[in-house]
Amino acid sequence: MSTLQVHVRHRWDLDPRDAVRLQAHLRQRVETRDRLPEVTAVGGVDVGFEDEGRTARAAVVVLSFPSLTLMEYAIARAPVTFPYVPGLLSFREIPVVLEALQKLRALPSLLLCDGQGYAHPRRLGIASHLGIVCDLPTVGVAKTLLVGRHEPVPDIRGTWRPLVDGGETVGAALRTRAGVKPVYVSAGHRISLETALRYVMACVTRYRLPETTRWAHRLASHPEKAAAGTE
DNA sequence: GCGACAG
DNA sequence: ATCTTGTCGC
Repeated sequence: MSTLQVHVRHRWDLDPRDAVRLQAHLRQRVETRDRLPEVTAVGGVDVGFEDEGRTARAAVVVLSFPSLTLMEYAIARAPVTFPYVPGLLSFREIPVVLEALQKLRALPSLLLCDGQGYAHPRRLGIASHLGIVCDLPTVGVAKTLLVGRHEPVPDIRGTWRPLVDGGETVGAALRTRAGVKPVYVSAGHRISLETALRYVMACVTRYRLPETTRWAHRLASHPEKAAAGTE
């Protein structure tokens, strides 16, 4: 079906040193202002591994918004060609994600990614990188911190505190649910932090992670088992 | 030099 | 990320 258009094409088989250089170049294209259509569908992306880490498996889901009903999903597998290096996650995971995205009948209005967006050493986490490559609005939702510090977040659902790095607010620690650790939200591409926070909360029901991430995670780590609860 | 370090 | 059962607490 491929409704996917790759707007920025570049090689992925780089060594860590060149990857860092490319990030410094691509970061200039990150848009932190709102430039998104009416959101009628939200997507979720996640990547899992098999074969002792030799094969990457990407799962992309599309949920209706704001009802959050599963509309469609796609899974893709590809050999792993880049090592896990903090700060260079996108070079390891985006290639397979692109393959999964091409299988969708229709792309979502907004994509929530597993990992950081702007809250990155060079301000180009996987969410931002993917957003630039596909020219799609994206948001970064990470379970743990990569960079930045923040004040304690009140244990009240929906509250957040700015994530500051190098004297700049790069994201937010958001309490999606009382009693659990906060998640780290940052702008990916074509969206502001404030708007990103609104959409993340709109995708959260009774768990710590947004439904998009939960669906994608299940499909990426237990494909057949998760697919069962789809029909 | 030392510690930190998304998934 | 991944290997894995029970267990503590609301």
